[in-house]
Amino acid sequence: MTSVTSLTSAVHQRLASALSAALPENADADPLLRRSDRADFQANGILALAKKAKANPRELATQVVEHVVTGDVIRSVEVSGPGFLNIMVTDRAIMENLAARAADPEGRLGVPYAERPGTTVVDYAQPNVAKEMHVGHLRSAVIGDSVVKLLEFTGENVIRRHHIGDWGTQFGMLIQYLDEHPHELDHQSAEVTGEEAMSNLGRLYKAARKLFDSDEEFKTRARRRVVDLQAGDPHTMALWQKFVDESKIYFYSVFDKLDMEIRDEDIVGESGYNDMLAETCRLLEESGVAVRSEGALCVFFDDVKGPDGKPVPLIVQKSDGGYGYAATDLSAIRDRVFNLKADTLLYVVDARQSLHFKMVFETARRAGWLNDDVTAYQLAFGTVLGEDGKPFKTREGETVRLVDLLDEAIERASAVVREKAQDLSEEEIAERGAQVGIGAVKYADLSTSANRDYKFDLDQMVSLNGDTSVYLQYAYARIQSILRKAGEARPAARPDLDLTEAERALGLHVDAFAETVREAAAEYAPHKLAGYLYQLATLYTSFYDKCPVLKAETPEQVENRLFLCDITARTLHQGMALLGIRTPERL
RNA sequence: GCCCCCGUAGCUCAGCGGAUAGAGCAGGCGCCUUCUAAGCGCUUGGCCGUAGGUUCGAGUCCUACCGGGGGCGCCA
Repeated sequence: MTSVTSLTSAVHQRLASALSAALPENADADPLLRRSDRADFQANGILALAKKAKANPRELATQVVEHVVTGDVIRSVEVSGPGFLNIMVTDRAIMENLAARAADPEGRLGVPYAERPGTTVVDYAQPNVAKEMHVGHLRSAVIGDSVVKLLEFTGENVIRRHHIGDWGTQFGMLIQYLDEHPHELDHQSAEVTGEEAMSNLGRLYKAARKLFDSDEEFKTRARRRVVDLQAGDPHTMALWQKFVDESKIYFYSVFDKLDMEIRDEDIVGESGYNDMLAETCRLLEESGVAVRSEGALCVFFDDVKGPDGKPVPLIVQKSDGGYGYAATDLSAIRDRVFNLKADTLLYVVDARQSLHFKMVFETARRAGWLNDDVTAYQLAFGTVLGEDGKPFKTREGETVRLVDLLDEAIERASAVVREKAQDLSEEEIAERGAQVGIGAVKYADLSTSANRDYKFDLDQMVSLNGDTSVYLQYAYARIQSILRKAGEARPAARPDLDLTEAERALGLHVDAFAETVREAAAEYAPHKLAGYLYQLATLYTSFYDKCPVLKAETPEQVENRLFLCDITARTLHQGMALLGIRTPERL
């Protein structure tokens, strides 16, 4: 364990001791320590405590102040207002803390691992086979990727699952069509781009759909195919596999554009649970969790009713004997709990599926697959809206292709990079343009809370000023520029120096990185990290403006400020990495 | 009808029961012989949807209502 005790913890500890010394009967009281704009920290806990102990808050606060150990960490503590404590820490404590973070041999800035890490399965980035990816897929992918990284960084054992839509009745239609037109997915050359793969699939899908809707005999043959597929008929499976493989070429190209790692072994689609469906239904029916109703196998809930007031069930098995997606999701839970030994199941899924997951989770609880120790949670995200506040569509009313959106963002960012860059090659412009453009798209998504609807405004996110990813990338690039120009001078913490206001504010904020990461991971809330990083960049930019680094007054101050630059850069880099966003060395 | 989410500056959004509610964009005024102006400083702009309640203290918790979005038997 190489974690560094944060300044907050150090101050908290000293205040808690003082509190218990002043009020022994409330020894475990929380001082409620917060950052403050009136001091480095403020403690709010005394007010509630005074009420409880029937004491005068200000008098109690004064007593607590007398017991606070000052000097090493706390520089001063004073009573303020009705009974708050305002606390200032020493410049030395700030710099020593940062020095310890910089010296972390694991390079993780002294961020502690979770005390009791568990195993979390994160279900995210779930595209559908033979279908184009659109903006809805973007949110699940971007949010899920960041949550995975956050959890892994805290030491959680994370198992990624991409629950792709690779099963269901529409495959009967596709497979039958391919069987009758066997060369539709043939490749012109060995190397096929994702774009070509999707184009092939799209063309085939449309043709198959047209035939399905117009030709009754084809429709019948297609339905028979579904039966063959579920029965595992080898020829049918081989054709099905062609669709999956072709789609994967496309998926990988999109995720590559998103600068996101997707591993083959993490792709376990709906088909992966096919063998478990019958067993899942049997277990539910035998335990009485599910009952037959109108021919279907159903689970009922007291608080789920339809418009007519009648209870609406979760249908596990349809009246025709087929399995719906509830059966698949319930089987996936069994797999993740009993085979993967997960204790937390996280679903990064559209909020519109909340009722479905609520019912699925409740069913799993009744079946005993989930309980107080093994829990499931839907990280629900809102709908992507256009500038008009309606679901994001093109002017013609069609859903927007994800790749088009990403290309547009990259193109606009590249234009700015080219305009600003003095001596970059075309290759470098393309690379930076992608890093800036994709970063902008991701940051826009990750900087607001996931659960609300999300207004997609490319102009705003690629405007490249204000609260966007570029602001953070720019701050990072400026730091790197200084470090490159430092020459002989090396970054070195100088705890004996007095700090300016800008230096103190920056230092205190860098210290808060660990706590922010813990919170963002625990709450599956990347936007808290994004907010922290924006603030960090703001504080750095302010420092940059007020404090000359290379032209500081003394060599010691140059070293100290270089050190502040360096630790800020490392924090920015690490934080951005947890959001899945690159930090170019130059911009 | 029932359930879920949202309602904070003109717009897009933060805001863990704590002091004077914050950012960005947009608007106004300034700042590049000095480490990257994709930047910085100052400034205009708020009955935190409404009404009650809990609390020493409510944008935050509870209840009701209003407005917007979503969901609600065999699609996923």
